[in-house]
Amino acid sequence: MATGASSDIRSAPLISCGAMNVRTRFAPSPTGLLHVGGARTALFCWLFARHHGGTFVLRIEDTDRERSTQASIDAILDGLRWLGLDADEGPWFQTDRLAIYQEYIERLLCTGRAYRCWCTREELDAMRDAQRARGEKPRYDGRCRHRTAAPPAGVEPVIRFANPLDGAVVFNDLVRGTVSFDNRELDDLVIARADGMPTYNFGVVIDDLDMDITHVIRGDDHVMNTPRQLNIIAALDAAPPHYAHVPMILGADGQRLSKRHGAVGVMQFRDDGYLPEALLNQLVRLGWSHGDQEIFSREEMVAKFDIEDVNRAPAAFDYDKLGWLNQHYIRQADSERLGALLAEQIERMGLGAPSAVSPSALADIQRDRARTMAEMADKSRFAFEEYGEFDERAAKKHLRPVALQPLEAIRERLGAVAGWEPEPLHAAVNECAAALSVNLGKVAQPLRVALTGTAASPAIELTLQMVGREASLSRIDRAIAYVRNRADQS
RNA sequence: GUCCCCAUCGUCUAGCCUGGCCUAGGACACCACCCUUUCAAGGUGGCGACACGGGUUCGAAUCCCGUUGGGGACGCCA
Repeated sequence: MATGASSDIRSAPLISCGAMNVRTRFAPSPTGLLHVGGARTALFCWLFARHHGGTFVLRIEDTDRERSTQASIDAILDGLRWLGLDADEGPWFQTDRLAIYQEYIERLLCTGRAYRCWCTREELDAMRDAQRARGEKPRYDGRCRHRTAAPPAGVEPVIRFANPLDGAVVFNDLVRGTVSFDNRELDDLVIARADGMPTYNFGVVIDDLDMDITHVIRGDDHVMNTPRQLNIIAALDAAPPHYAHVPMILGADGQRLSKRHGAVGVMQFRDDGYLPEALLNQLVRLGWSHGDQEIFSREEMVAKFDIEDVNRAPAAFDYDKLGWLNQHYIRQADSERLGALLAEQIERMGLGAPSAVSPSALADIQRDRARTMAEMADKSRFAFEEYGEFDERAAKKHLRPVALQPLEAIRERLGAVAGWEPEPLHAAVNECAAALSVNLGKVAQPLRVALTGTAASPAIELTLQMVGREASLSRIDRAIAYVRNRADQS
């Protein structure tokens, strides 16, 4: 009604994406797991491309041979696959494109927009220390720009970009608005290492240009790289893509996300029993919103996402909300799927023994009671194995002498029940309570403690079903013995 | 240290651009009650924020300045 009536007609968009073939890219460096920050960046890129009917490209920035690993590449690919963030192109690997970078480096060298630098590590360190000591921002002073002396023998030079000395770089960031940097704040960055490998700032520029990327959507930590990249693009006489810098994701404590915050890798969430759609929903709401809507299906995200609705402030990752979302999706997940997921968790917990009901039946019984699949498995332990000691408080409250009669009565009825199914089991418990003229709780609670060792479990007839006939009867016997024993001692 | 950015309930956010509809709305969490054979789920209600200080204006969460707080960037990492 009120919301439906509001006009959806926007004023002219910043960029006319309608006519343009939108191309976004996610360009992680394979030096670790796909963490939530990277996953959200990937999600935004994917969403933007899908929303505009464009193309989502995946590019692996593996030019740092020291730190790049195949294991990381696999981890990133696994994470993206799990989240369903499928790429339309790629993955491309920068190390497969070395010749391309080389070509552009030669070009910049020829046009005098790049130069060789023989400064040693020690020399650079000394320079930066001196600058810091003077209260200046450490930056390369361009001493090799016009070096006339012969280069030292045996030293392989790096290539530096000759950044403009004055003026400013101004660009319109799709989430931050107009951003301006004074060229004096920048310096002559290294674009090719001594071994010829391009550095990040050069590789991205060439690839984004070469791959016709129209919208560069990346983390906030790259804003300062943008003017440098824009200068290189200008030196190449090329047209720059649009930029959108999205805020970072902070840990629950408001601090930068790090290993201390637990689940660093996206796959850890799967192992912990989260559903990918829950993580996706959580991620999309960090820094982005659409009115008061909290739940977004993949299709809704695609339909409603736009980069101009993204925030500028960093957001903290909240596990409580993730848990709520996860439970929401668990509650509406397909039984078969949930059963398979539950079976994985059961396996993981070493609860291999077969149970009286199938994993999917178990999931249907427990779906309202768990925020994660791991929790669901844990809460279902009693269906797989005999519990140890009775929960102290539960036993004290429900396995008192007065429970003896109800337990014996229900033991007898259950022993005679035909068909160990919810209906007859429910009837048996009800009839038992009626015969004894007591509240249902007087029978159900002692029975529950007898079956599970605790005072909390699914509806009593379902609990009986989960435990199975044989185990149920023996556990009731155990509880009866416990109550008798306790009565004798007092 | 230098440069840049950010600032609404504990958390995610709506509102801010185009001041008045805001005694600031929603969600998570928390508390209470209802429902109930337990635990959940569900329902109802409650607690709870415009960081601070100055302006501008008839009127500011919304515009401007400053302060404070937080974050980011300063590599032959990405």
